[in-house]
Amino acid sequence: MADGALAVLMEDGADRRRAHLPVAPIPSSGSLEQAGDALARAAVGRVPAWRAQAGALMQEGLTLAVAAVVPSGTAAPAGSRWVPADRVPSSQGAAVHTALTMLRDRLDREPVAFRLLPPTFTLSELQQIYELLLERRLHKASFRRTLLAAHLVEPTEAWRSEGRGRPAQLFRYSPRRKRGVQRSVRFELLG
Amino acid sequence: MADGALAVLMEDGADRRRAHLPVAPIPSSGSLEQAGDALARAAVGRVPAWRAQAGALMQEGLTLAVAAVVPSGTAAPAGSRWVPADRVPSSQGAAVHTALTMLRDRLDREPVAFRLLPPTFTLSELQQIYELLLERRLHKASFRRTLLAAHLVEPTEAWRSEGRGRPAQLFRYSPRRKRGVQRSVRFELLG
DNA sequence: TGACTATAGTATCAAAGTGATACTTATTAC
DNA sequence: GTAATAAGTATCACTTTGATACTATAGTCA
Repeated sequence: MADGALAVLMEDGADRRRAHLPVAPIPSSGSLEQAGDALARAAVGRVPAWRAQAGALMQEGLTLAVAAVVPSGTAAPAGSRWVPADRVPSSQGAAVHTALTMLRDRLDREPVAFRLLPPTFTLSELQQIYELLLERRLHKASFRRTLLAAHLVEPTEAWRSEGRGRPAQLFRYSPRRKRGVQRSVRFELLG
Repeated sequence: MADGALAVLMEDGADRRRAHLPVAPIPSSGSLEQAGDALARAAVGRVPAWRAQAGALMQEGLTLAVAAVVPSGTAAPAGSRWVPADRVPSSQGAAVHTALTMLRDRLDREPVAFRLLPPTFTLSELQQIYELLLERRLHKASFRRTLLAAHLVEPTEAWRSEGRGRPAQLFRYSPRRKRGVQRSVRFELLG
């Protein structure tokens, strides 16, 4: 769902306006989580980095909506295309909007962004993921302070030189200790 | 769901340990919102002040969980009882916990608390609702400052004398203007 | 080589937000 | 009257936040 921009996987319909989100029948038994993963695996060939129930609605019978996120570069199988999130047909726009809202609400409590990155990463890479998912720019110094203060990441000894500019230090995800007050991580405004 | 303490409506089962949350069949047509309201009306005799889909799970077939909130004092019909939220049988505890978590997450974005009160109310009453739903004490001066700064409430000319102590000014809900940055309303710690 | 550019990371500061404490005001109970 | 109780306000220290500007280390190109 990321490649410099958010994209949504849609299956081709009769014409371009009738593309639809991937669907699968609701299983008569077994867990819905497994069914959601199975649908995602069929659609993009891998278990999603993050998945959540996004709601239920009556639309051609009872339909459960499941939101799933995979890293950029994941290939779309035949019959499917990645569609920029702002160009999803309006008929499916509400579902996508709901999914994105839910994703953003949980971004500061669940390790969504970290699962879209390799085990070690630079803080600039992490910030780009957050900016992509939240669709707004973040403040560099504030972003770093907040993540370190929350003990969400810890530095490694490694640095990576990525073309021009000063090399960046690599960090790893280090889940927050559960002790103490769980202050929510809130990123404000600007870049 | 409020009377000095949170309570959950449960229908009597074979014995006290088998009490269960109210259920209704999923309608084959029509909207799920209407079905949720119909279930609530059958269970407590009124449209809930707030309602949200809380998820779907496989449990005796496909089950949709719906969370609904009604003011304190709402009578429980025959065959049902209000059970303190911390004494719900563990078999249903997860569902209640999910519903409460969802409620708390949305408390600062949707006018839940205001619908549990009459059109005009004192800030102390409002604070009590918040404290009940969040299950923690809030700081008085901070609570007032935050609500007024967010333009969520506005004072009326009326005051109410409620037994002992200084009369309290009555406020009304005045939805926030959509202009400007939507700072989330966050209440911290202590009373 | 040296100037320029690009990116990572740091330092400093002003402004805003938050919570503790203590105070004032207005009412009922005695 | 005095005490008690609750609403509402004032003040202050501390923390959080975002802007600005700075330093550090690399590549690029003349």
